[in-house]
Amino acid sequence: MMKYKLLEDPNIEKSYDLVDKCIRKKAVLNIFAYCKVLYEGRALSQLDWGERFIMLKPDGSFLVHQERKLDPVNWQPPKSRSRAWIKEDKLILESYRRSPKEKLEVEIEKVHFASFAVAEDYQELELAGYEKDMGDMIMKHPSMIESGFTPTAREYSTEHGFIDILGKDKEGNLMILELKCRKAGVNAVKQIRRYLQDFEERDNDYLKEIGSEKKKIRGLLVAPDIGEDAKELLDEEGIEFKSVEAPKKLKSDKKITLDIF
Amino acid sequence: MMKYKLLEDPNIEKSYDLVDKCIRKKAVLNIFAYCKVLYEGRALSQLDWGERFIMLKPDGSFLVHQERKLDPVNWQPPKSRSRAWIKEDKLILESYRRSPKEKLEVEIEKVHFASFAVAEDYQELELAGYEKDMGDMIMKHPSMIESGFTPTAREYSTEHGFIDILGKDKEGNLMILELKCRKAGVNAVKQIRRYLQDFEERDNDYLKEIGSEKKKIRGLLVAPDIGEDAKELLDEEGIEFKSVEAPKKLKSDKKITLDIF
DNA sequence: TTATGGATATCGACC
DNA sequence: GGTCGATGTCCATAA
Repeated sequence: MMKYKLLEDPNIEKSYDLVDKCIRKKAVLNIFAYCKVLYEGRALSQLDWGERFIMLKPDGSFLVHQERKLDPVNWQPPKSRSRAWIKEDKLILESYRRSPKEKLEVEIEKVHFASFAVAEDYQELELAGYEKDMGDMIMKHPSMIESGFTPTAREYSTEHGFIDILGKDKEGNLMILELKCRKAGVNAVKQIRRYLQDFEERDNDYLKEIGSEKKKIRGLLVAPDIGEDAKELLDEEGIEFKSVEAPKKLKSDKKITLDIF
Repeated sequence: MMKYKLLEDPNIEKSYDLVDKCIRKKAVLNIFAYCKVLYEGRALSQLDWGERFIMLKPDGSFLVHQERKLDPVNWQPPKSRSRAWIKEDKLILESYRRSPKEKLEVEIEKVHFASFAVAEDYQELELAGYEKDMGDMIMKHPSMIESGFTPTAREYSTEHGFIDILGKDKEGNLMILELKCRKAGVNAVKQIRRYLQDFEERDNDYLKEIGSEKKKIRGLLVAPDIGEDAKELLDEEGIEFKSVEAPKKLKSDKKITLDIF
């Protein structure tokens, strides 16, 4: 089976043939073209004539990139349905999505180059260093928080959201931990403050559940760093802070030798 | 000046020359290659050998796309600094960011095809149908909320955030409006509940300011639709709901003829 | 299918 | 440079 095919300066008909083949053969289409883009769905948008990079993936993902920005200027998510046709000597690409109802239409006047490609790729990204990893690490090694700390619940539901980790210190005081995998802002502190209110005002069920005598309730923000404003509010509210980095370790043993900054 | 250049099945040195030229000339680089990707920064990731699509933009944006998904599997945002070199017969692409400190490294063993392109594009996206448009519309035509409604402030600051629109109904009762440009969830209702608490408990300054006699305070959620759970909570809390679509109209007079679904 | 919350979120506005 | 909020957020996960 053909892995790829390149077209340079193709006419509209040749371009259409390639696009059609990409859609039928589940290949990735890449086009550099002079085009105009319309979108209607959750919002409405228009991008007037100009040269852009278009990518259409076999899962239905559709991207239109301009020369700047990381994000595509227009797009459709996976599972969108693509069609193509020629209308008045222009190549039309359409991507349609059922729910929510959305449509993207690209009108192409000139294709500078286009490619058909089938990628052999059996790998998935391995990623480490986010909030879940941090929670895993703390549940596994609670003493890193402080000597005698014992987690009792994870993702504990309250009226104002989920508490990342609940636990007791060595004195038996209830501890409410809020985790942030990067620098914590003032919102993280407010979050803890709400949880504290929940427990202090009305939430005594859990205290009984864990046999707590309700000696004290400690709020603890766990993050690699904390912002200036957040620090102030934290001190005001008597909430504590513990500096912890999210663990940046991949599951596999493969060595990463990139840390020579 | 050259608009574009295409290479098919280039060797590593030819590939390097093209990449280098793209970086120097501020062109867009597109590559289809067999590669491996490492990332270290806010998190840590590794993507083992496979065929992917790489795009490098003149603003420093760096994207690595697999065959599936809308989002790139690895990336760097604009203003990242790119470099390239050959090492042990492999082409290395590196993208470095200062703050936060982040590095992306792509090791390329085989380039199937690559392109250099300079896009002529003087257009910006026109977009309509989001929250700001909705606010504009309501401030301009307050009666669409209800007969006699008078907005008195926009983006009114409270301890728990900004109230989208404050106003009075024809009886002089204070109204708190929360706008959502799409289906409102339970969080939108909770948001209003917090604002209501702010006013009922301690925020009398504004009431004096607008000369309100504090007859009643009405919370009103304005959105095109509302979720099941949100509806329940809303009824419980005595908050009201008004169905309003965000205005989908572009500023320019250009006609959009896409609405023939 | 819908609801919920995290993300290497990105991006723009404001300070 | 930060801080904050919106996004056509996307995305995985759970219900």
